[in-house]
Amino acid sequence: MGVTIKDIAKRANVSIATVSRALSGKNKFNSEKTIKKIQALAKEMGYRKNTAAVELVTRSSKVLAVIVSATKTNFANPIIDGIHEEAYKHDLNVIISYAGEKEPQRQYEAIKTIIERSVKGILLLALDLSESSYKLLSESEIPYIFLSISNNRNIPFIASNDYLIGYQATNYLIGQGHKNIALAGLDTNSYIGKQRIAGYRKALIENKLVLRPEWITNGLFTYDDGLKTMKYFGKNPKITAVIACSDLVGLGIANQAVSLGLHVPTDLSIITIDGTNLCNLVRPTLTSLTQDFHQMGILGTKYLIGNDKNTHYSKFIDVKIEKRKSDCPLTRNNKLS
Amino acid sequence: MGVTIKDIAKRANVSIATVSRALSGKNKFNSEKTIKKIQALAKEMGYRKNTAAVELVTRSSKVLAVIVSATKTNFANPIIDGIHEEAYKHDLNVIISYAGEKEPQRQYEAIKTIIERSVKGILLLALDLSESSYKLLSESEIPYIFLSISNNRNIPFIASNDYLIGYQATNYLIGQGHKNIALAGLDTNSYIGKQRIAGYRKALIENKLVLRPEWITNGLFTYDDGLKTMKYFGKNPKITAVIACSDLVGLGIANQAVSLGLHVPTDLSIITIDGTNLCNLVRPTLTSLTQDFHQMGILGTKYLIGNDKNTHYSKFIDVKIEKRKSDCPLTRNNKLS
DNA sequence: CTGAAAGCGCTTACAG
DNA sequence: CTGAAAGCGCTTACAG
Repeated sequence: MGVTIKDIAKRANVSIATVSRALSGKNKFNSEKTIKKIQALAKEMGYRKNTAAVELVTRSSKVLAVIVSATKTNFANPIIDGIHEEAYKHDLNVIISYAGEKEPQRQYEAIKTIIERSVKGILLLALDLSESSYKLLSESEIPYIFLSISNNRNIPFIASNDYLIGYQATNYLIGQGHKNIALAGLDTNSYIGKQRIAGYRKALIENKLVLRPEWITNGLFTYDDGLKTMKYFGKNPKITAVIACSDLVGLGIANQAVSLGLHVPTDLSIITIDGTNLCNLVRPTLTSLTQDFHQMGILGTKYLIGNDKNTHYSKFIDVKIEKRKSDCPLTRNNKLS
Repeated sequence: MGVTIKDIAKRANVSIATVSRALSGKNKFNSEKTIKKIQALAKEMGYRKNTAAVELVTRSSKVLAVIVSATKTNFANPIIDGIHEEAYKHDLNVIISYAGEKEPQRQYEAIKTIIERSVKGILLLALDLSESSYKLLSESEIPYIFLSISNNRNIPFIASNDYLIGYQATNYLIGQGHKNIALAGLDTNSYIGKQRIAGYRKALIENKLVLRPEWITNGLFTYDDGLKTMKYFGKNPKITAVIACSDLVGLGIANQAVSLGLHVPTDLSIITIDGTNLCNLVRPTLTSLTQDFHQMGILGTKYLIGNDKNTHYSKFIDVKIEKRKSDCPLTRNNKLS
């Protein structure tokens, strides 16, 4: 086996307590000379701390757990980047587990495994937890927070306000003169979906426009949902603008629209929700209602670090509209207006 | 604190040894009745295993560590997916640490932290290790493997053969009739870069074409490198085809080419190296020399699981050309031919 | 089939 | 400033 503090203690002619102190920086009790000697010895002997032992005795660890829905979201990355960035500042490690959003069993296992370690906190990304998984989580006494998905159940989260997202995106297009506005690719049964629809409806009503259920297309925020949506709308869509509920949905719509012979934006304006880097990479670039995913990661991590376990903290993060090239004001040129 | 096996033992009127056995499935020694009783009790009392204690006593753990270069590669995801997929099958957890490729200090720390846990193995993604970091790693006695970057130093890896990549991509374009072929956006000082250049050169020479150093553009495989490359080639490029050393480079080149008024592929053919999903999403879709990143993750994980610590195993994974819409045979239409 | 006991490597009051 | 000792929660020969 490896070198232990016992080995070092023997060589240094001190007790293991002294070695432990010297090596973990609790130096107010040790003489500088001893410390130097021990540290040199540790290095020379190739000592490596046994984290398991430390965790066992201190009953805490320096790791943060992230549970991601296996459903590929292309915004998980900026969130995880934010988490890593903040975790690194505080000398914390990050464990990442995948849990299928639609696999309650795997979800449960993922949480269970995490809980069996004394992690400092748990970040749940884009995850819609089953009742039993949530119970397990909340009974663990480990602080946790949901990222990117809000709720109305007094469960801590950091997310965008999806009601506002629906509302602002719709208003933006209305402001461009559009009246026939679709809402595409969202999971209409999810909390997010319902909130966005509510905001969409509100904006329509305020502007005396009618919500047409057939202009809301159900989906799971995927590229294929975008393609399907546009195939369904067809080459002579009554709609002149669409709110895509993810960048991928927006891209699918744009690509399919072009395939159908439509021009984006003059025939069809698109605004996508999310605003990941993909929007800048494709042509035309996609106007987006941008969420600050990186910030979600940072704030979520900060919350867990400073968490006192009893404060149920939830926060909406501001979104902003980034104008790019996939939308334009409604003109005579639009197919139907 | 939480419930321990001691608490369960007391309630069940058995020894902690029995509880330990019953709970960890070493049941060949226990009576079924006792086992059932203990398991029921554990559940009822909300028992959760203390992983730190288990790791300490068994001197092993169920975690696999992944160290990723912080430099954003868009192929890290399929690799990590592959790792998770395989790890899940074997009931293993995955820790992910970021380490800057150009930050030796952070790299070193990342490895050190990982080594202080008794992880089952270490996967290094797209990482070019400094000498001291590598020393630390190799002295740890923990099995490790490099993914996506090969070497000629007897260090285990799973990667594509970059020499062949350069060779095949060049030959493919030559087969399309191109003679003025650029190689763009690669780190010419890296092992990967050198290998690709060597393959490129070889293909050119075999076809009696001259390698022009000014047609190789240096970079770090980024989108901006693609933009820059194309700005440098200008609107009347002598070259008629380019090998982009990543999908992002290829996309940058394509977008910039279009901005310059060139048509892709008739004015400029592009083949990109990597073949991530991005190639399917953009217009025109990008013909690619596709690497099987997912497979790298799976094979790397398998290797670590079955590893006997002494076998230095390295493997090249097959690549394939996926024809899409960003290239075409050289014709009179090409600006210069 | 089950229990007593040793021990994994470390930290931390406590005593000096 | 330093050491002896207890203990973190578990596993596993060993003995019965």
